[in-house]
Amino acid sequence: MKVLIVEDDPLHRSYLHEAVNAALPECDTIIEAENGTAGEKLARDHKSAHIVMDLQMANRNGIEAARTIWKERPETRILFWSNYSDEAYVRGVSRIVPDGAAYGYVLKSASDERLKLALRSIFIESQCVIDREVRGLQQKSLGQTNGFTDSEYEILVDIALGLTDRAIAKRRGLSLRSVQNRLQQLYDKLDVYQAAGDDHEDGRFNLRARAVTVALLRKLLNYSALERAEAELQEWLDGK
Amino acid sequence: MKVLIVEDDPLHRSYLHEAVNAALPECDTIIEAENGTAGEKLARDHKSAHIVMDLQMANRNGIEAARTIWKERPETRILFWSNYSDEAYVRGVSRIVPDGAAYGYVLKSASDERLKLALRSIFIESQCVIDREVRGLQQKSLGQTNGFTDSEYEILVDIALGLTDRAIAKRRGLSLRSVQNRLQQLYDKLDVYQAAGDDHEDGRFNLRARAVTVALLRKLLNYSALERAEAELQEWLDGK
DNA sequence: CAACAAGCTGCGGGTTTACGCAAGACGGCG
DNA sequence: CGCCGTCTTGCGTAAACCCGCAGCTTGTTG
Repeated sequence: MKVLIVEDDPLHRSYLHEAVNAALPECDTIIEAENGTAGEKLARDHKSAHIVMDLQMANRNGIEAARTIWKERPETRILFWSNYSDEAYVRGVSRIVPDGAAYGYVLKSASDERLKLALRSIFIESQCVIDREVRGLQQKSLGQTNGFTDSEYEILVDIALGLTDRAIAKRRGLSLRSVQNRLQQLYDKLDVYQAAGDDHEDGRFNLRARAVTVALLRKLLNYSALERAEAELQEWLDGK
Repeated sequence: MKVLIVEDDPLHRSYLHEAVNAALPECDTIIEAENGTAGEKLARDHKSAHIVMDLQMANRNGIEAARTIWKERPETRILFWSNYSDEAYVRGVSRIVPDGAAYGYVLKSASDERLKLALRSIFIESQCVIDREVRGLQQKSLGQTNGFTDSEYEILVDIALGLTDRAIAKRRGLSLRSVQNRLQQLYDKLDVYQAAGDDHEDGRFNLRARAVTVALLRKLLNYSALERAEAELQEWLDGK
């Protein structure tokens, strides 16, 4: 059995190395990559079916890498080992995991024990292991209670990218007014109206810009999500 | 000699512990904190004059912590040890370092040697040690070439927070038109006009929102900077 | 099938943005 | 002192944005 580790931080990488050795005696080879690009290449070359990787990496982040790896080989088992449980990451991962694939999401703050257990569950038992905290977010994000619809999330991304209403309408195949409807819905859910009725005109916000910041502060968006969205946008722009 | 380590990642913390031990035989006590708040408290209680800390921490980030520590005791020597050299961080640090204070900024990607050298230089020789890469940014940011003026940066933050032109004018004591002037200047420097003249009205951007994203993508802003700015904003709002 | 909720769309209008134009204000500098 | 560049401000306009109102299309449910 072969395990591929994709992680940028050398200390974390060697920690993972040890953890894999300790948890999986049946593992005879460990290979390592220090960024997403290298990870993809190694995964392809070694046809590796067992990967543990970080989400936040400078060169090419874990979500991107996982997406292409899974595209080529959906049965690959991937354990994401991340510092954060931002809704943006959770949503990003959920979006790309193939049907029935075994994967895991464990926070770096978890104990050694937990990590090792997750390694065995996923790689040996083909069972999904999602950190409790992450699962909470997932539920919230899928169920509609206090969570965001896909269409709301979509429009959030669009304004975050800086598109005009018209551009969004064109991109998503909607009318101008519908786009604006969704925006209102979004503003509502993000509760961006704060401090509006204060006096008369004192501290009014620019809703559009405010929404983006609030989303960032709430970790609904993060750098990596923006980066991905920007890439998709450029693609769309090129394809006219 | 006593050294305080403030760092949230346990692996990095113990690595630092070892590095300090190896580099500074004259150090007899090492204390550790795992977030900014605890770091501030320990610094105060122990009157520690030698600190090495991370910038990105969940609870209270390094810049906040450093600011209050330096406020109480400007002669404290602080070595920032960070994963990133985002312009937002560099600018944030530059903004708070007291006149003539000895401090350092070393990236986590630096070699053991470099870290140890920096520890000695700062704590023993009271000499500033700034990572080459970081220094580059500093220069660019201070010199005006391709860099951003303080007033440009200021307005960038204001629109990122989602303030209206009017609100910004009130906050900064300017006329509406001046605010808009600065915005134009900002849009110019960020080069937000891309894809405007394309066909006729195809892919136009909402400049205000686009500017924020471009700034984020270029690391001119980051989560921590937004967080700080938001706190300042709330303060201002409360003080009517 | 009727009834109802949810989403899309057009119309209309009040506000905010983006920005050209031009008249001061201030600070160097020869 | 007069010239010049930078910064500020007011006026005015076209576009974009926010949003209430109301007519339509769907899918759901009793």
